[in-house]
Amino acid sequence: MPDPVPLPDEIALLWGRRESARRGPKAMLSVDEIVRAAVTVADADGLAAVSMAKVAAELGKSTMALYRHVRSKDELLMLMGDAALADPPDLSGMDWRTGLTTWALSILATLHEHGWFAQLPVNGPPIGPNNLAWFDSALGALTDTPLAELQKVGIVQNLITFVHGEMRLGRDLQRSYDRDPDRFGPDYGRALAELIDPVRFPALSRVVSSGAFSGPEMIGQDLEEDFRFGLELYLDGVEAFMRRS
Amino acid sequence: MPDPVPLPDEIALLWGRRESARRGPKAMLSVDEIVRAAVTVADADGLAAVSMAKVAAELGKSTMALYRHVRSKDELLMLMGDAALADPPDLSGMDWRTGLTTWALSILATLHEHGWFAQLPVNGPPIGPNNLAWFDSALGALTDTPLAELQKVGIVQNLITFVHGEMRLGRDLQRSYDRDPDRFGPDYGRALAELIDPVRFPALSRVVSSGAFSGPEMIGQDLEEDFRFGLELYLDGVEAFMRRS
DNA sequence: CCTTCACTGCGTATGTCGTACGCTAGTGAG
DNA sequence: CTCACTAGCGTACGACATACGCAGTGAAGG
Repeated sequence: MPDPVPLPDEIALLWGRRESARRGPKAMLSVDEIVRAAVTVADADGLAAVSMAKVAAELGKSTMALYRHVRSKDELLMLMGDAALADPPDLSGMDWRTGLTTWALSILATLHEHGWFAQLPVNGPPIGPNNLAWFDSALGALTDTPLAELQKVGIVQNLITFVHGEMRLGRDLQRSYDRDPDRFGPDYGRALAELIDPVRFPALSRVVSSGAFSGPEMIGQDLEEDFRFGLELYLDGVEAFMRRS
Repeated sequence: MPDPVPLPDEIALLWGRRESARRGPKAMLSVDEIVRAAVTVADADGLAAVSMAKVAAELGKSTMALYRHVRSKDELLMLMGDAALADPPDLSGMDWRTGLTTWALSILATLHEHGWFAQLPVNGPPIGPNNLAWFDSALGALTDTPLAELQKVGIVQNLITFVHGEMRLGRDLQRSYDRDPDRFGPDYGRALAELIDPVRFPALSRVVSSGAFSGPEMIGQDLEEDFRFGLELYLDGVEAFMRRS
């Protein structure tokens, strides 16, 4: 029998394998409960509202009690990042393209319920069980293609990159729109139009005067449509690449 | 003569058009200086180290002096976001594909010098002069193509989405690698390999056992190469779309 | 059974943060 | 000259993360 897994303890925590205590009083708190409470707070009031005090209050415990189960707030945020990802969709039976499309839209939908996800600090490669499950799911969609394993990884990783960009821009824009729709109103657009000097910004000016920017059409469903458009373009590229191979 | 631009004052600030005072002592501080100092602090010690106190200390002034020029820290962060973007590259004379590739790599290079950019909160559509200059630059690369203006916007916006994803994942990974290379070392990989159950993660397991994940090859130049690969795929898709039109 | 002591939960304290408020002193319009 | 207005700043407050140490609990070892 080999050594019993010298897991870096951060990973052990992520996978629920931190050794539990053998002595002392029964724990009234668990890491799972804490993470769930933190997610609840974040869903309700945003990531900025997640403080150790608020999370503890949500559980009816004192602030410092959390530190027995979680080494720091950063660690809690890391756990939240994995917990936000529910199970990936079942892609079996789909061709690779339908599979990846379904996958991308699913992860966006999942993260739409946890709008704070995009604001989590990235402190290392995603390594939690749910994260890996999603990664596996996307790779699985490419199983029956003639690509080399390394190429599959590259293609999926770029897809993830694209999705993260969408989260950062699209979702955050959506949130700021909900908070203050005036920023997207006609007053704003008109004020902006005066700033866009046709000499300094020729191409942009052409777009604006063509009427493409007159209203809040960069928001809401148009945003998802835009994402689908980009996704299609990317997958067209992947398809061409596969034919070339 | 029409009304003299009722600019939302946040935008006025961004464009350096906040009306200056007519009475009172000469200002010893300017918005520009403050933003420059904040960027200096962020470049040196990261975005988390940017506090009003530190920025003021950098300028040899007291904390509260900053608030005469900047309404809040959020406003300062917004200004930093625009200031981080230097001038876009000159793409004239390039075909659209070379132009967009140059553009994407340039913006990544620019933001590499300001690694904190990806962590700035997104509070609205990018609207600062430098931001618009980059947007205009990318649109300009598509001038001589047969696309409709709205399609150009969509293509550029998706490219921006992709670049933002790269910033979030790639650059932050790079940073965390620099801080703690052990997290990418062989110990880590071996520990991870034990967690990847072939039944639960079939596709991922296949990749790992094919040796694609043995080392820190997702980092550094391989990361940029990966980005280029994804960019090529996307642009292939754009090219096909243009032929179809 | 009793002792031991690792462990949980929590109260207190420290240092940092953003920023509201009001003061002082300098300035230019009247 | 006057004085409304302004820049910079000192103080204060509430929120935050978290180090530290204490008190009580209950399984392990005798």
